[in-house]
Amino acid sequence: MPVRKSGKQVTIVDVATRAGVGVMTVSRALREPSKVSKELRKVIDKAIADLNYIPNLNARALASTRTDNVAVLVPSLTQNIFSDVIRGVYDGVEDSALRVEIFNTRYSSEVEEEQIAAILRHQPAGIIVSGIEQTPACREMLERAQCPVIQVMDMTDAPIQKIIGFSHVEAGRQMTQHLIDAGYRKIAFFARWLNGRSGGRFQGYRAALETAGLFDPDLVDLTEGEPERPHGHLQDSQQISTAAKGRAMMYDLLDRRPDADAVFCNTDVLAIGALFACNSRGVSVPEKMGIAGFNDFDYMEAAWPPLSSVRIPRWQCGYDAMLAVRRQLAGEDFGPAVVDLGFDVVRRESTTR
Amino acid sequence: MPVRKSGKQVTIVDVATRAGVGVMTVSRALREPSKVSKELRKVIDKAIADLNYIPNLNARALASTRTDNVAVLVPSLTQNIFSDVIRGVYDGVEDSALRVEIFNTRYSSEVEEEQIAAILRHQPAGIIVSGIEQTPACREMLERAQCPVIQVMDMTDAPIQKIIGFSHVEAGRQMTQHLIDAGYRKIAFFARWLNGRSGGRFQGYRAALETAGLFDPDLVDLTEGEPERPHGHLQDSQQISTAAKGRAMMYDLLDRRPDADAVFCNTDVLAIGALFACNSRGVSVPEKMGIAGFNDFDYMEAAWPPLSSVRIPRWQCGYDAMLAVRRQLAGEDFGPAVVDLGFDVVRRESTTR
DNA sequence: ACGTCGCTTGGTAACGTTACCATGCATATT
DNA sequence: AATATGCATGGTAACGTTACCAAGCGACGT
Repeated sequence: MPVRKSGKQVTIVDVATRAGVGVMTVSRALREPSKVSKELRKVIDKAIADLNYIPNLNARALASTRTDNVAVLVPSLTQNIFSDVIRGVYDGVEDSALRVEIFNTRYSSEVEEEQIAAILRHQPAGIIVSGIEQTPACREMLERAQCPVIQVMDMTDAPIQKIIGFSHVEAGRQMTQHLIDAGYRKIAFFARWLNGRSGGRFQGYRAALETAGLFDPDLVDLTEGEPERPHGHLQDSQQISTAAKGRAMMYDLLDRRPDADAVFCNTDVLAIGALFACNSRGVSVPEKMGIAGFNDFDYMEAAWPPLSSVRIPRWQCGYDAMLAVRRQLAGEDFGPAVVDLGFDVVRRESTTR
Repeated sequence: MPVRKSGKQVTIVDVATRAGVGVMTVSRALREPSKVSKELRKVIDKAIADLNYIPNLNARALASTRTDNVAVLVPSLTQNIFSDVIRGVYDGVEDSALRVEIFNTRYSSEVEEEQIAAILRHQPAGIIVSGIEQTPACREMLERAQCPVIQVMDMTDAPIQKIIGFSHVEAGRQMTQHLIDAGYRKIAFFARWLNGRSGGRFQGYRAALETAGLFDPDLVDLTEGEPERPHGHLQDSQQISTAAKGRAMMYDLLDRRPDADAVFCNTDVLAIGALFACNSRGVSVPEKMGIAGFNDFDYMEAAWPPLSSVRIPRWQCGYDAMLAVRRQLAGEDFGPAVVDLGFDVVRRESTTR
């Protein structure tokens, strides 16, 4: 089993020697084949194949003072929200020479700071970062960055360079308004914990209810403010929203406040858990209990009854962010600094009575 | 908005000049602070802060002919299976200087090939790759790689260097045997499509039923052999298993084969969809229809009734793989080439009658 | 016949860091 | 007293590539 450094690497010089050409010609044949004559290209390709030459991208990056890596920072990979953003990013990078690098900050500012520092040391072609909650140090690093920086999945007037997203406050407000319009009056709120984005949804929920004179803090279940982070191990799927948690929250609500008639869950998976709790207790949805989620994953429509949710432009955020990176790298205008993609309140049976 | 190359970069030479020391001392202060005297360290740190120096990792990688990047290739990010593997990898990398790079092959061999080639050009510290289905070209590249290569989440006698996983065939067999033991006789199989791993589960299912003399090909619903890949866009969450698909498959089964009494779903999310279908048709689970899934995500236990599934060591695969990489890099023995972590058949109400 | 243009090709100096070896100096060993 | 040892420090040559400029050469216009 080879471990390291088994002799010299095959370099571009070896290829050039074997092909009987200069190194620059090989270099060009690799990157701009159109600038090399057909015959030489053939000879060079053969030499490359014979020697099993692998270009060293570290050397290339050093010599050309840039790389083809676009870094994408997301707070979680176990929540499909950001998986879809990433999918958009990958779809957006196709037919370009760029490469995508995913970084998982795990909802930790310290980790995010370290990662951004490490990314910058690699001279990335672009950076796509989730949300607007960067620490001052992160923000400073990103402002100083010599490459396109796109924020996604949130909204602000003052992006670092450009933001593509939507307003969580407004999304929370509109879904809550839908519940009010549907005739619900004692509307609870379930969340595992609040960060900038989920906190925005809560703000919107609260604002809508206060306007209607219906806000009741006792109906808000945030479990604990911030998730515990047991020694060493950071945020993981056991600590964030789970169906089991949603079920437990609904059991608790049914016990504590039998008068509650609806719940706005901060996440779809909590809503699914709440639905199962109602199923097992024989509480009819939507008659006795309205249930709404957030994200509109595919299982919301498939559930019985189908669950209302807020559809957000996850894929589009990733896709548009990557296109913006590409446009700026190409020297084209990359459009307005603030792009609000909006969202859809999807009304289904679970909130229709 | 800065675009590129705004003047010279701050280099280690600038720092050395400013601190009044040699470049090597700065280099050492950065990587092995213990080998530099306290006083100089202080002066150097100040110079670094003053100049806002950012070490160029591309240059470092070139000079030292290695990097600290461990590449992790997974076929999907929208399926939590691999998210958990990745979480294990991240937990395993803590307290080391290594960095994790995630690559999404999207179930495409061509993409995987390109990515492996690109990864090797960067001289990674290690590679963790999902499954054993690499193309011959991939396999050759990985065998030639000058770094630890760990395969995870499957099983074979002939790993590239080392494999950490479990047997999908055996898992499929045991869950099917559990259904037989529970008294079910007409056991259907739902899958969206079959790859090496899901195909293994199907093999196990078939073997168990054939042994019991119960196999009925008409009860197997594989939708279509391979998912379509519409122009340009690769595999995405809309094409793989979804709850809506599981629901549709169950509706179809109930219509076509009213005598079917159980289903083994290749994925938990299909099982959830099947459950919703039964809910909406008033088919009682587990009495009229047993339902089992695969993966044992948290919502299986939270469902009503709780759904049986196969718990697989997702996190452990990632964690152990990263530890194996670290051990080999440290020059320690990295244990047996084949590590079978096993799995658990989790029996819940949905298959208990 | 002579310059000029466009195209292909190649020599060489960066790029910013680390590996390797050398030096100087204080302390320990004989 | 002479020599060996250990530690902190620094000079310089790689590392493998690309940027920059120069040169060769046929074709074309005057």
